[in-house]
Amino acid sequence: MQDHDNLTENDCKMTVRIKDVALAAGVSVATVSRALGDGPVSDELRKKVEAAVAATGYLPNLSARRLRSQHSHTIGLIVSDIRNPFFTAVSRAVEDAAYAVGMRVILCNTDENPQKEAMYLRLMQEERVTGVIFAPTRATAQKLDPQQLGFPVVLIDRAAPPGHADAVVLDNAEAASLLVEHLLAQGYQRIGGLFGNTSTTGAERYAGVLAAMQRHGLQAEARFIAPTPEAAEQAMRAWLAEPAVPQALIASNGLVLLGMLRGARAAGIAIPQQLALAGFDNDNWTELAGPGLTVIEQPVYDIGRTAMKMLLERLEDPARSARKVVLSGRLVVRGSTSA
Amino acid sequence: MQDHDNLTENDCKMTVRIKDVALAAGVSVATVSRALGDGPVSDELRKKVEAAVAATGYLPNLSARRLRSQHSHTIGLIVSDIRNPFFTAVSRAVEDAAYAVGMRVILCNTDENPQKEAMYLRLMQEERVTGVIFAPTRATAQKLDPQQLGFPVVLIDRAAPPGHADAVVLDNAEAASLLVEHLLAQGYQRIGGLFGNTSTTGAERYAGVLAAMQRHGLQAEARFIAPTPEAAEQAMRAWLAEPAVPQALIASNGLVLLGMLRGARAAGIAIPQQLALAGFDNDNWTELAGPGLTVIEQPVYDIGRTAMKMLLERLEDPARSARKVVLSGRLVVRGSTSA
DNA sequence: GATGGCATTGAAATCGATTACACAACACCT
DNA sequence: AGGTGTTGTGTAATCGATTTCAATGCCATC
Repeated sequence: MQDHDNLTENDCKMTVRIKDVALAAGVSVATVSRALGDGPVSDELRKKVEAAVAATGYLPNLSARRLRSQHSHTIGLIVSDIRNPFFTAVSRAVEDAAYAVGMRVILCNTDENPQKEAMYLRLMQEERVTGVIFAPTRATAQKLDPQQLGFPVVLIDRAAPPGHADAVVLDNAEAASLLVEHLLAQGYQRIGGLFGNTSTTGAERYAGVLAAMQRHGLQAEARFIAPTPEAAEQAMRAWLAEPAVPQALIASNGLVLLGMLRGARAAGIAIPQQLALAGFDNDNWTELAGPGLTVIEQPVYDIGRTAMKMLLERLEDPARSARKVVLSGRLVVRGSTSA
Repeated sequence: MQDHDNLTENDCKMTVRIKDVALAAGVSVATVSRALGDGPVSDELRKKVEAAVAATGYLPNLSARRLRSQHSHTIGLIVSDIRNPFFTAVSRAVEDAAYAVGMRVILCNTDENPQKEAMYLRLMQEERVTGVIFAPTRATAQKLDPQQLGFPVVLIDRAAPPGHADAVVLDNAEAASLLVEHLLAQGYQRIGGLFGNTSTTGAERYAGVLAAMQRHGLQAEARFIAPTPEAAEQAMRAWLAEPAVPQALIASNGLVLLGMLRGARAAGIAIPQQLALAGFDNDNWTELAGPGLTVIEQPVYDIGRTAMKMLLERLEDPARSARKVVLSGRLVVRGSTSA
């Protein structure tokens, strides 16, 4: 209840409120609010307000602004693990695009854990976020209902059942086909791979491999694992210890590829002499490891930027039907697949 | 939830406010608030409130909560670029620790740009964040005054003038010394390196190299560049085209090391036969590139976790004097430095 | 000179929560 | 029996902004 007449110095200790700016400028709080926003204010008063803001060192309280205006100017980015270089790159693109339109980004790591996914989705609701960009596990993608959540969702990397939500994905079948055709052209016939078992992505890439092989009357041997370097390395070691190993192996993403290469090294297998190796994600290291690894390069930055663009478009027109943007991967041929 | 009647009735379109919960439970809003928090509420009413929360599908509005309680439960993490694997790993640790104590993280990329740093620091003030973990450029570290900002700051990777702010850093001189001693033990005498020119880290690592060399009566040749793979590759190519190239080169961080390796490859230089190469940051790929790269491994996850811990301690005791936690790097010897 | 826009402005309501304060009910002391 | 806490509860104030609504002054028009 006590008045604070100490306008002596700027930020002694009290935080400056809009009321203080109004007092200093000799106008009403409404006018200050309008001058700071885009309301109709005369040039004269606008100048006064700007001077008062500078003099008092006023910084708006975003919580108050959000509460009253009902605009959080915040989006959520929910991925499995930011340390996956794919998501790292995507996140950078999303944040660039978000900050460019005055939005903040809340980043969440789910570790492919449906419980964490549910928890973070609820958090997003409590934050009253403007929208969410989300790479869900298969389990969550299935039961996801954007209508129920209260904010638009754009899926990345992994898609939901058609028509349910906007999505930006790679043409996984096409990309897998590119890889397989390349391997076949190099003379490899017996082809297999390790695929992630938590997302739809692993399944789609396997399906692409299978389809391409079948077009040539061949079969593919696939194994499904947790999409981590550790699981991939272990599976690779086990596989390489068996009698009949394929001539060429495919990794369903960058982390799996990393683990597979480690496993091959540990087993003393020479690449490509004893085994050809290829995979997804043109991470920095794939160019430099061994003879260079043949990979499918995803337009990572583009995926993030496009996801953000779709989110903004969805906000403009909430009613339009769900869209799926399918981007193409690029085959980068390196030494790991030269017979 | 198989109760269709309730579903259609309840969360049709209106957002549920605490007032609605109070109405549904037949208690006052204060009691609802206390039941959700840790206030004194009888078991009977607490049960009623919980039932009403479940029935109405109430989700608290965090903006309102933050405004009133004056606790944002949010911390800022300001780094140069999340795509730098060092910061990626740190960010994951920070977020794990933050969410574990019920705090959210706002991530900002500054691209080593002092203007962006200033902009994001102001944003943090407007968000009324609880605290900030910050990897500043040298320019900003110099003029940083945590008192003025209004929230505690913990610096990572790079330190400010002593006593100004809490910090978690690597013992750069010790680590650089480890590298140099190792190279000398391998018989290399003419040693040089590429160091980042924006942070104090590059300078400290150079100083460490210089000091170690001087202890053996030797000199070191250093060049300072923008800490990006592109700049490093270009500088490397230029250097390798000159007549007298050192026998061993050191990179001041993982990105620079990546660029240097690319430059060496482009110039057709064999490692370690024609040139030894070593650096900082035990990124995934360093183990797999060429003969394996000798590096200083930083305790990346530990750095992030410690930074968060220091921030929480500082919040408990704002008055205590600034602390600097110095962690040690570990030398990982690989093929790139075997003479 | 009265009337009707139009552009500004301020007072007050409002966003949705937490919390200070008052008060009732009840056990525990002298 | 009469203070004295202690607990649990409701009412109302409050956080700091935006936004509604009414009022003002000014100018052109009739």
